Amino acid sequence: MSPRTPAQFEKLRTRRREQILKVAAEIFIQKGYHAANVSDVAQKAGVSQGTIYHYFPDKENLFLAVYESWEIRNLQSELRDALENAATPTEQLGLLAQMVAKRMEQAKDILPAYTEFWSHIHRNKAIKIGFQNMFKDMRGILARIIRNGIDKNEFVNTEPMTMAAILIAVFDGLILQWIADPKQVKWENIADTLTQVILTGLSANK
Amino acid sequence: MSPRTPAQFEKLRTRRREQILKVAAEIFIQKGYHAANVSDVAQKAGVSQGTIYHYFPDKENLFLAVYESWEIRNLQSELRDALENAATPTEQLGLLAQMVAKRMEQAKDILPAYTEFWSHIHRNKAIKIGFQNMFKDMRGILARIIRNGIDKNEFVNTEPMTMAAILIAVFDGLILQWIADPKQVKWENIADTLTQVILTGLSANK
Amino acid sequence: MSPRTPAQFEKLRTRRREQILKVAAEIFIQKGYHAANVSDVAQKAGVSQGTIYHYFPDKENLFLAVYESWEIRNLQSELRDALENAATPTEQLGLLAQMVAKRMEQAKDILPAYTEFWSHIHRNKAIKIGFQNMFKDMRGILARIIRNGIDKNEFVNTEPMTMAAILIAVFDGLILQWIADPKQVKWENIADTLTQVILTGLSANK
Amino acid sequence: MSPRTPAQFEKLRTRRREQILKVAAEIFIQKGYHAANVSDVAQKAGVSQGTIYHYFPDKENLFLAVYESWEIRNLQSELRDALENAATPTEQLGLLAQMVAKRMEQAKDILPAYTEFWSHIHRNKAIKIGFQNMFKDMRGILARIIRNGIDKNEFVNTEPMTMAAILIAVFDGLILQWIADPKQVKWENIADTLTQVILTGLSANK
DNA sequence: TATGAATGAGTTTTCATTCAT
DNA sequence: AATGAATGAAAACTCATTCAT
Repeated sequence: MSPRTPAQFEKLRTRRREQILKVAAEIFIQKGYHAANVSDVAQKAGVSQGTIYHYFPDKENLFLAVYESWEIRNLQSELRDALENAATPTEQLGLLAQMVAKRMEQAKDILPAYTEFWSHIHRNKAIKIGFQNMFKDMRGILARIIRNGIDKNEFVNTEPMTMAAILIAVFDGLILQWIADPKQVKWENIADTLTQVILTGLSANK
Repeated sequence: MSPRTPAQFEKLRTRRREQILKVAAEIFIQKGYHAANVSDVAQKAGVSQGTIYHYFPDKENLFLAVYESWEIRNLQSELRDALENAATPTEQLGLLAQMVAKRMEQAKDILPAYTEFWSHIHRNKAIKIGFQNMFKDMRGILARIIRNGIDKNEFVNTEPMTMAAILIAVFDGLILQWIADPKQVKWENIADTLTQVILTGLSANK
Repeated sequence: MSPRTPAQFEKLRTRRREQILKVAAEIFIQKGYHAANVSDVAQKAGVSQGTIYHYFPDKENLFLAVYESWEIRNLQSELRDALENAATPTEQLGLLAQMVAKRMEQAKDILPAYTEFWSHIHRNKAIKIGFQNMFKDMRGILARIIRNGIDKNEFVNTEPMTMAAILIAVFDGLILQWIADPKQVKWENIADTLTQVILTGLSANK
Repeated sequence: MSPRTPAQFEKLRTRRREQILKVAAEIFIQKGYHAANVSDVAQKAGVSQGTIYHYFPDKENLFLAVYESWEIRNLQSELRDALENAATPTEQLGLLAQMVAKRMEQAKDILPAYTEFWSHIHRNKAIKIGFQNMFKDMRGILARIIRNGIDKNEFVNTEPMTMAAILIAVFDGLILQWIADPKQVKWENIADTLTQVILTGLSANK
């Protein structure tokens, strides 16, 4: 009865939504939530402002959608892979450090988004929960490796959760230093140094 | 008409300025730069909006002044103290970890400010430079300890700067996790675990 | 391709039109002209927005069509009936009061529409004329009864038109009080009191 | 300390507020709530839009303020006066009819406001309550006169509240007819006819 | 110097209407 | 005829900043 089938409409909607979302991500990350205008997004996406509101109820939800699409691209899947592609906990941690560092090197364009989203932790419940879950998941994954290593006598006896938190912190903290001054953070050195120190310690007297 | 001496005036101005700054800090950190209104600050500081503009040229400079006053309270001085109050590089690092962790415990009220300032790194040159210098200073201080430790054969041979960056990163990253979910970060465990691992390594086979 | 005859098409159109009109009436009365959205009407009527515009040139004409369908259901026909079903002017007025009061009791769901349409008297010519004609007709009908009563010496000599206007006013005014506070207007008492007072007067000294 | 004293500011505020309110009343009544724009009000009042929002939190509250200032000018005080300036209930009612009719004649410019405010009864709680209270008060005042008349044997025994409601309704209903077609309502005839009929009844057979 | 009224540019949001399919 | 995506003009509201007093 309709000349465009519902499926056609659906496809149209999906395409447009993604088009808007992509542009919105760029602008939000470049300018920050408040300085970014819906009209900027509309213009750069080549649609009218009304169209934006056809796809997203308001600016905040557009931002949230950007956050969600960004969140998906995060590291958890990679962490899980590392678990499976290495035999011993020691190797697992080493591989992990390498992977994450390499990932950072590649993903330079999305790193600036971190500070933007971080700054919404206080103000946006969904984002807060997103970060809480992400951290929780990642700590869980790492803590399991560490506990496993302790059980197998590969690692000394530390609090696995605290240790996991520290490992995650290293990368987030480095992202911050990289954002402040990209030249000063050499991801290619990080993995090695980190592996060396974490696994064998700084101490030379063994 | 007024019996006030110029010096008294000056003192009055200073006091008022600090009064405004204190309130501005609270509001900026609580609401974020954009959501914070000059009128809010004025009201909470008990002055008129116009008065704010007698003390600060505009909102951005008010924010910058808040940033600067916040920056001062940061860790560098403490780091320097640690250098002097410990004999060996090993002890220095251990003391450092303890001090910083204890400091975090106390400074819970200013931690939320981190994300706000971080998010301005991209957008504000002064803040970017502030962070760059702070990171540079801290890396320098830590790198010197590490290099010293290597020279004294207390530490294995690592890239001091990279190692320094990692150490700093740990704390910034933990601040982030703490902000996302304070209950999940136990500062009191951090120092021990960190000292243990950094100094002796995770590896049990020594 | 379609086996539908023109007549069937016509019936379909009529049905759809009425369907839209019914829903539009509900929404316009519930929300008022401006707060009611064409998209609301479309959604609730189960058609697309575009379809509304196949049946009505624009929102104003849709509203007008609602007004017209509402106007038709009004009292004039009943008034005419009352004229025929009572013998004397006195009885006619009495019957009238009873009928109208009973009608109000039943028509509670359309009473809220009154204020909405009233408020368009200033702004919409068609509605203004509609009300003018309705009032004129009703005053005419009542004035004829009254004049008849005066001629037959059943009534004292009053200005029939003014008296007619007053009688009509009573009901409109009561509708308003009912809308403001339904519990405070007891339609079942109205007819009696009205008949008693209008016909015999409040004065006890006769 | 301030060159303008608080009292001066207060006077300024009051004056401006009234200036805005007056213009807003005109525009709201002329165009209706929705069709009236805040920018129209600002322009006609010779201030900026921002100034409007300096004095009223939003459009709705501006409208409400208009309603309240309009409500004050209503009839209750006059009704009370009538109570005191007439000796017997019969005279009281007669005087009342005269006063109200005369008032209508004078207040032609505010009558169009009625339909606008009426139409907000459903949508605005404050206005609903305003009307409820106004009707309640007026019914109370009239019912007391009527009850008094019954007690003194001046009036026949009717339900005072119902009778009061009817009397009030007459005027509201006539306002409506007047709004629809001013030429058709002759306020100068109303009082006489009303007094005659209400007090002595239409019936000629006494 | 302090005040707070006033500004007006800038932003988000809404929605009747159009139109390609 | 029917669909619903797209439009864009219009509207409410905000707020940093100015300035007369």
